[in-house]
Amino acid sequence: MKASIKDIARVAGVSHSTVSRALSDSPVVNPETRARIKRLAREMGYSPDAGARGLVMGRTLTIGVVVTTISDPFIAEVVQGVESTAFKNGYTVILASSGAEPEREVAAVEMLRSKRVDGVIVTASRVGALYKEHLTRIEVPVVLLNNHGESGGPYTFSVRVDDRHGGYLATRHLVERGHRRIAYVSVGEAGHSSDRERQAGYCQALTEAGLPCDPALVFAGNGRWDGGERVLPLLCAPPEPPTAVFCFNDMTAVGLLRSARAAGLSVPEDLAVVGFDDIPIASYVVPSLTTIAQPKFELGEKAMQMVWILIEAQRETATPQVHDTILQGRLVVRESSVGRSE
Amino acid sequence: MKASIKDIARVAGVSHSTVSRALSDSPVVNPETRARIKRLAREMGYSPDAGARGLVMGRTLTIGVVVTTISDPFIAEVVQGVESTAFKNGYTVILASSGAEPEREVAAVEMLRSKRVDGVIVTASRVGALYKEHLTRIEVPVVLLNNHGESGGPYTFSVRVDDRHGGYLATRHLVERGHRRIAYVSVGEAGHSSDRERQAGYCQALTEAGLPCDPALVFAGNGRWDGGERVLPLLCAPPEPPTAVFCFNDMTAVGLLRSARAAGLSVPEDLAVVGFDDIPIASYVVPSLTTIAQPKFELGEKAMQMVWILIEAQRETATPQVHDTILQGRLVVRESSVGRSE
DNA sequence: TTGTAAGCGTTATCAA
DNA sequence: TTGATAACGCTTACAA
Repeated sequence: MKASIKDIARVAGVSHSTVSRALSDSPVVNPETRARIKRLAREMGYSPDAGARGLVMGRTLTIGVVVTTISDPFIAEVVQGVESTAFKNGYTVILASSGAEPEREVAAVEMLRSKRVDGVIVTASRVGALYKEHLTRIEVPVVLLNNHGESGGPYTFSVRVDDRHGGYLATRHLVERGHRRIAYVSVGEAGHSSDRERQAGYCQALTEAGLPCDPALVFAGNGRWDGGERVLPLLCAPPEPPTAVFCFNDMTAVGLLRSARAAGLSVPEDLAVVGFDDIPIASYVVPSLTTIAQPKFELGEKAMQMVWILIEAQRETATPQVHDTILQGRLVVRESSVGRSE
Repeated sequence: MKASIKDIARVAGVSHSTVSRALSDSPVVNPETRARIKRLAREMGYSPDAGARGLVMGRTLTIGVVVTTISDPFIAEVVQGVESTAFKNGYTVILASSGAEPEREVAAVEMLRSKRVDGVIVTASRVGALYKEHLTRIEVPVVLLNNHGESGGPYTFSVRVDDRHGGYLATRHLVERGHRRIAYVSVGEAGHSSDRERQAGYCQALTEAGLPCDPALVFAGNGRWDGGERVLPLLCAPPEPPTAVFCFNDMTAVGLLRSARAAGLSVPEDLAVVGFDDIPIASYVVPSLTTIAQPKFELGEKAMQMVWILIEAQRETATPQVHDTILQGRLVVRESSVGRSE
């Protein structure tokens, strides 16, 4: 069976507290006995019980990560960044996916609370009101990722990408390519803050170029590829249709590319397209998609570093030296805005 | 601060064991006190300590999932299936990514052992020798996913897709489309069992059609897109080049498509292409990719159900009524083997 | 129907 | 340098 600290103590002929000290390299224990105990521990296949340790230590070295679904490639990469950084710091990641259902979100948070995680990272999703209440009740540091909700308690902060600047970069790129009529395909959901910000950046670039922010050039997608697909006919309807379009995200842009192809439009000659996110698909579609790359892994990395700092601060009941972090996206120019020949 | 069972007991004027019983719906406790205690628990924001419970119960209701990287979309979907099924059964998922580095693999398993997970699911990776030893030492049920390693201990089983049949389906499809010279692009790694099996299915379909299994038609890729890209010139070299090709996986096929396009070959007219996996990209490339779809979510689901059965069996020290499970892939016909016009 | 007491595997305090 | 002993929060005989 599983060897405990007491089993080792019995075999070694010492008390279990000596074993505990030896294994945690306490300086007071005799070097020889320490060595003997360590050898014994290895031989007996000893593995410390994290649960028992957590009970007495008041920390579990575990953090919870709440996602809508891990099968979203964007989220997956972020989680990879979290997990990898957590591992380096001796932390373990518990995964909780909510499926975007309020019920499951609450259950997930409750579960994490029971597991006594030392901190929580919440990716995406619009942290519902109900959900948020539970989130604060958990009484551990919370880091919101790409979420524009106001920071809640004293140990709640956020890490996100600069949506406004990203929108600006994407649009300025199109302006620089000579486009004058540039459309925006939104996520079509009121109060979606990333959407609002990206659109604001779009407007800023237009204004800066002396172009009007024409509401007639803003179309409603849904953030998924079918939304982009459906928007094309509307885009082409006006007597003087836009020559370029900036989409809320890559999936929307990919749908748009597909329907443009079906309609016999050539991209980028007839219509230049820029997306946002840089999901893996972006570089494989034809034409490959110009986009704003989010530093996904780094987002996860930063979020984990931040909870770590918050956890340490909380332990010492100190005011954490932390502030909301904003990372910059990067323009990745591909074929959909420039063409193969150029 | 965090309310414990004792805090509730104090307020309710009963002993902490009564509270414990009430909260776990023990039939012996007085209905009125039960109700009172439950209300109190809610008011005081009580959350049971999973660690403490695990300590006395000998089970943590937690399973560990070992992946190479969660940012692989294939793995992500599998993990989604695992997590979702786990959640339904009251289980929690601890994620451990190994990055395919032996060191980290071992550390990951050791960490899961410390957390006293009730079971482990290992996806992909060729379970190294060293790694495997640690895996058996963990003394809990292990389910190997898409891994052809022999089952280890009495509580180790596997869930996988039928690689051979998948290879057969893919190749038969090409035969039925009238192709006589059909190539295979392998993963180019000796002893890769999925590769071996898919190739065996390929041969079987050829033989069945009265065609030879010509080793000259087998080319070495590397399982990634650049491998597929590099293989094209070799493919075209012979005086009578193949008219169709079955690739070990989608990434290889996508690379092949890309270089075919660059070389001015039209797919499927000049060269029909079939992949394996059905990753998200497969339906977005141009032409879209015919492939063998692996039931990813279901693989995860089955794996979780299986560990669950094994855990129950182990608790009752019974011989588990379980056997290695093989799921069937499904041929998904798209443009790369049939063409848009047909 | 309830309370007392033991114990799960640790760490930590205090004496020796 | 080491050993008793208490404590963490919980479940579960055993007694009352």
